[in-house]
Amino acid sequence: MVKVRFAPSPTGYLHVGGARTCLFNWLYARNTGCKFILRIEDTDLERSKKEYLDEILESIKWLGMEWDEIYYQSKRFEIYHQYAEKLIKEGKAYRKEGAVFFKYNFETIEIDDLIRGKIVFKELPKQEEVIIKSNNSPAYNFCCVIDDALMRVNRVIRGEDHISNTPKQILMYKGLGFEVPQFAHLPLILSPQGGRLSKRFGATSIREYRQMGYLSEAIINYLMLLGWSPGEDKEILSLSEAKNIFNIKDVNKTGGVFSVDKLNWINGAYIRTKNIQELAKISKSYLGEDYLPSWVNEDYFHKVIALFKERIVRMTDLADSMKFCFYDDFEYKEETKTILDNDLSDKINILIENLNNVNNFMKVDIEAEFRKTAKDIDVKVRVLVHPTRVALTGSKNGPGLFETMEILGKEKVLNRLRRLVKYWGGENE
RNA sequence: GACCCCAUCGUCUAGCCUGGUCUAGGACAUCGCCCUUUCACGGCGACGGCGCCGGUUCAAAUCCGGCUGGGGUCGCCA
Repeated sequence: MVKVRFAPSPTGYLHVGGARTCLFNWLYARNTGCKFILRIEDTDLERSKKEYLDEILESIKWLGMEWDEIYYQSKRFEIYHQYAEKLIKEGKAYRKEGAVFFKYNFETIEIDDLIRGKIVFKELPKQEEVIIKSNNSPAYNFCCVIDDALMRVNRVIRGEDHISNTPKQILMYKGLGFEVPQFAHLPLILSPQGGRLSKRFGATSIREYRQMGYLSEAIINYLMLLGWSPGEDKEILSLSEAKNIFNIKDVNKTGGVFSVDKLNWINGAYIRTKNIQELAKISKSYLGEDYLPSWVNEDYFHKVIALFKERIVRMTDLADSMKFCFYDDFEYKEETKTILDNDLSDKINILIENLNNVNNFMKVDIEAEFRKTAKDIDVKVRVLVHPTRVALTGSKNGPGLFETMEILGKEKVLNRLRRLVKYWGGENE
């Protein structure tokens, strides 16, 4: 039985690096049919916080991954102490300065990494390693080895930053009489400046990405493309598609720079493939309780979402851009100044009159009347289009004008056009 | 500094293992053009890369060595 694990420490939130390590473990497990366990490395009682733990578990689930077993190291201190005693009795460890040290002899260590092939350490900087700290809590490398052995984790898939821990751990496996697992060290995710992700760039928690309007499918899709490629020039693929073709041997050795641009593109792509019901549902969680006026019904809301589906990158873009669909009191944006400077009251008044005569206020009829009006007063359609859009939306750009008009309805359209005429008349603002 | 990892367009990558089919393919970004009432979507196109030196070979992005460059680790943190 093969087992893999993801072992986060609840001393911080789950960020993209951790999420990617979790993802590759999950993909490996679901591809090979082995067990995927979650082990919470909370031996640092001081720094471990429930708040972080909650976020980690919530984010993993939100991203669409599920685990088969979960363990907490803080509940296993007794086990680690027993093994420390055993090593002391065998003369492989000793007490010093209130702590317990594991000692080892110089030895060339060879790792046969699933991703990198052979890694050879000819020497190690130290000849001993703390396994029980003087405050009596067990140390990382020790717990890690004991747990992986006891939990029968025989494929250790983790970040490249752990390569230098590996020889020490191998020595411990041997000292403890355990079988050494196979290792796979994943490349790191780098910031655009090179080097690690920082608080300033990218070391953002998954929860924050969610709050920024990213869809879980998009984050997962982006992360799997960082260091792995499904081949056949495929870019957009789901977790379940990926799990069918994932192979740890295809993972790259090179660190990858995290690109917000590409994440944005993928996010937009997923938004475009969502159906309206789904999108409407998701969007509500970004809007806040009091965003929608009470008169808005499902049908209207869905129509509005459909209007913006093609043009948003993140879910958070929605609130601002669709505001004019729910409220009348918007202001004309600064960007519309050049359009507003051109007083077309006479022409717009004719348009108002003509539109008022449209009985069936549907896109096709509106457009026909609109074009006819332009022709009658001998102007290009765009001459009327731009100010009309400003009148209806307050912006220079937005969704198709005629569908927007249909959705807003005759009354709102006419009122807003009249408001613009008043503005030109100097009665407003 | 010591130990270790890595090296294809600005970025993510395909190709490398099993040298020739690679005048190196795709995607993001950028820039054009088209579609069009604007924006977006979509379509088309452009720009742009095998870090360097040497070796092996009839032939090297692909194999070997060195150099350079980038990264990681060196906590009684995990």
